[in-house]
Amino acid sequence: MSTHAVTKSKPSVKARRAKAKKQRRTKAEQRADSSEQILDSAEYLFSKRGLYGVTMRDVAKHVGIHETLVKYYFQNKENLFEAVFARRANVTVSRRMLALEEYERQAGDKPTVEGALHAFLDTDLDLYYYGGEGWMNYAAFGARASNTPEGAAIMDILFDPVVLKLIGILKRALPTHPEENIFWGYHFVTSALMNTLGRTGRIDRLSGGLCHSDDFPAVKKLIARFMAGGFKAIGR
Amino acid sequence: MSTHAVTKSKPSVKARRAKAKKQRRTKAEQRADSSEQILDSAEYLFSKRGLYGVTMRDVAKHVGIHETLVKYYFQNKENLFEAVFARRANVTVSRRMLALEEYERQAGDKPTVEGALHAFLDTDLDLYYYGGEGWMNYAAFGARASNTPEGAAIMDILFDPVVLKLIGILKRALPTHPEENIFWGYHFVTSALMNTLGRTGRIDRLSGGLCHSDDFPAVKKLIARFMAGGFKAIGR
DNA sequence: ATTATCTATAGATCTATAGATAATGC
DNA sequence: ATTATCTATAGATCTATAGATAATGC
Repeated sequence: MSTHAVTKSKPSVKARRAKAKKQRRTKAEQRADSSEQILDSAEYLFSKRGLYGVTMRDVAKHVGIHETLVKYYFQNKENLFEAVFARRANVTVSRRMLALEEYERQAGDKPTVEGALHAFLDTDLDLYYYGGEGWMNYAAFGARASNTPEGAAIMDILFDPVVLKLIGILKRALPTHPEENIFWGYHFVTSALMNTLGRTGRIDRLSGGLCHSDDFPAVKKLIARFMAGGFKAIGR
Repeated sequence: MSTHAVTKSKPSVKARRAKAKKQRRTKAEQRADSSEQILDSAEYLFSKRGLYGVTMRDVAKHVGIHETLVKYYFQNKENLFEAVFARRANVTVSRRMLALEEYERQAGDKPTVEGALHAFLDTDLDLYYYGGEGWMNYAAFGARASNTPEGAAIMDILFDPVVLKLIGILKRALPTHPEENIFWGYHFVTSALMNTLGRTGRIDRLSGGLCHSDDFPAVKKLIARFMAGGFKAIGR
């Protein structure tokens, strides 16, 4: 801006960018690519600092693109937040839905709480744990959002189908349980799942290093069994 | 500022303030009072929008004092946040500590998981539910903070003593359980408690109005029993 | 011709600081 | 004399918008 020397250095930046990114991509590809990169960075940043702790500018910087592009693609921050939430929601919902349906078929008219919970919980824990860094970020993102008013409202829309499917099976597995108890039981289950996905490190410090926040396999070994035991204990 | 008419109206504001607030208070009283009011408003606002969703100015406006006073009393936002956390922490910790000690005495050498959990959980739920609006706000404040890195780190410092006390009793009640399982069990317990304290309204909508987020008595009737059933199920 | 990306800039908001005013404290 | 409260203001940061530039698309 100040000297023409600076101005002259610009082409090289653009050349780099062209070499690194373009290589004969269609506009549709470019758009998809930029959009995904923005979502990846937003997911990561929101997982660390929540909706209000991240600015559009933060996201742009993290991606390495110009500030105004984030707005160009997502209009405003709430929109971006919802887009992050929605992007992976279908995958987890349909995976769990399939697992529950598969379990129903296999269990016939004798579904158990533990069986249903294994299908519901293990499937999800595996997805996050073995799905790569992005999925791990999404887990923390969702967990952090889950106990905020804004986040919970979005979860209603995105996750209710699979949750109601689970609850349907639980009701058949526990026909004499009061209905409220089943809902409260689910409330305890999802609390444990969400707090696990959050990986705050608190359990690591509390246990003196015996347990690790990011050891989802360890949680997977216990959570369905634990929760099934819980449901068993609240029959009236 | 612009006309002297505006300037002249000032005394009446001050007169109102003087009438409403002062009435012969010492400076120490004034300081304590302002400080408490700021903490009350910050607690409420942080519970709704988290650390990053609230500005010092928001807090000042909510209290109805001048913007700079919040900084005058608490220096910066992180400090204010920690002060909110700390203000009520001792009350809940010492109440639960007493309840656990009382339970230990009464149970002698045969403590049960459910007994310990009743002491730990019911005591706290009662405090929030019957302690008035401020305590209910604190509950939501702590819940929201609990699955963030910043919040979890503060909870380590404030709540570890009573948590470790509980875990000590659980270990004695479950001498053959692997130690990790007890820590993971506690992780599930605190998840359920925190998510309950958050009162996001999700369970209300999910259950079609059958359950209510702010119905802590309903949770109290189930949570200790549920969790005790869970511990029982993860003996190996 | 359309659209992905960038430049420049205005306005709003937030934090931080220096210093004034008006109480309480001895 | 000390301190609670307020005034005024500077600088940083964030959002929002208009419009330029440089690609891809027919």
